Amino acid sequence: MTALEPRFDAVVHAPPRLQICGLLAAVDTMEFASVRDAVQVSDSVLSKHVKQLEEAGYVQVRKATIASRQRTSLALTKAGRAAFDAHVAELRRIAGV
Amino acid sequence: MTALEPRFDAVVHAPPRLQICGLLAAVDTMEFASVRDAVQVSDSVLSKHVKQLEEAGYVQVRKATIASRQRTSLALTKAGRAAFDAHVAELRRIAGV
DNA sequence: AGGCACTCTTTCCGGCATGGAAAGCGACGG
DNA sequence: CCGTCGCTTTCCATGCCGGAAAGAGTGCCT
Repeated sequence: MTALEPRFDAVVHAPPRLQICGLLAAVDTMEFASVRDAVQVSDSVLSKHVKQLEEAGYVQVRKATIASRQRTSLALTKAGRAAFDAHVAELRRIAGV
Repeated sequence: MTALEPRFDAVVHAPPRLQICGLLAAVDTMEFASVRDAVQVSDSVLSKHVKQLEEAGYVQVRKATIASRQRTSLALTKAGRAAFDAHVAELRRIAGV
């Protein structure tokens, strides 16, 4: 295993985004609506946070028109997973766990 | 053991305060200056964050004039430790760890 | 074609948190 | 009485945040 360097990441740390990353870290892919419901935020708020994660290169947004419905699915990128893992490692360090 | 209820706490979550709580959780008591150096913030910023933690009832501030020097020592209160632990539990839940 | 619904996006806006700089302040020591 | 130490408080500029509402792309229905 590669040694993971604990590193605080403000983009990941904000509550809504931490949740989003946590969800995505567990499932490979998740749909916009599911994330919105899980995190319990409005469409606009989720959209804005996802955008930030996307711009940071942490989340990949895929839009597809499946079964005549627009579907936006989200997934952590490699960088996103790395950032999340590193951030969690840092939280662990801070928590002294 | 009492089941610890994971609970997100915004007061604890802010980066500087999370660090402060993490430090205090490990040592019972720590001096202002030491915390300031560990967290790497200015006096004023630390003072402001400590004040917030104090007002939340999470940190106890003791001032003493020892050896002709003013010493301010900080310590987590019971409530502070509970809040910190609960918050960490929540972070763990979010992180899926 | 036109209208409507669905699914996000973007804009607008007010409010709160944050940090740096600097002034304040109480307790000593000289 | 002045200067210093050790925080505290004030002032200020900036940025993030969420809610509401308007926008926009796509497909369905009549």
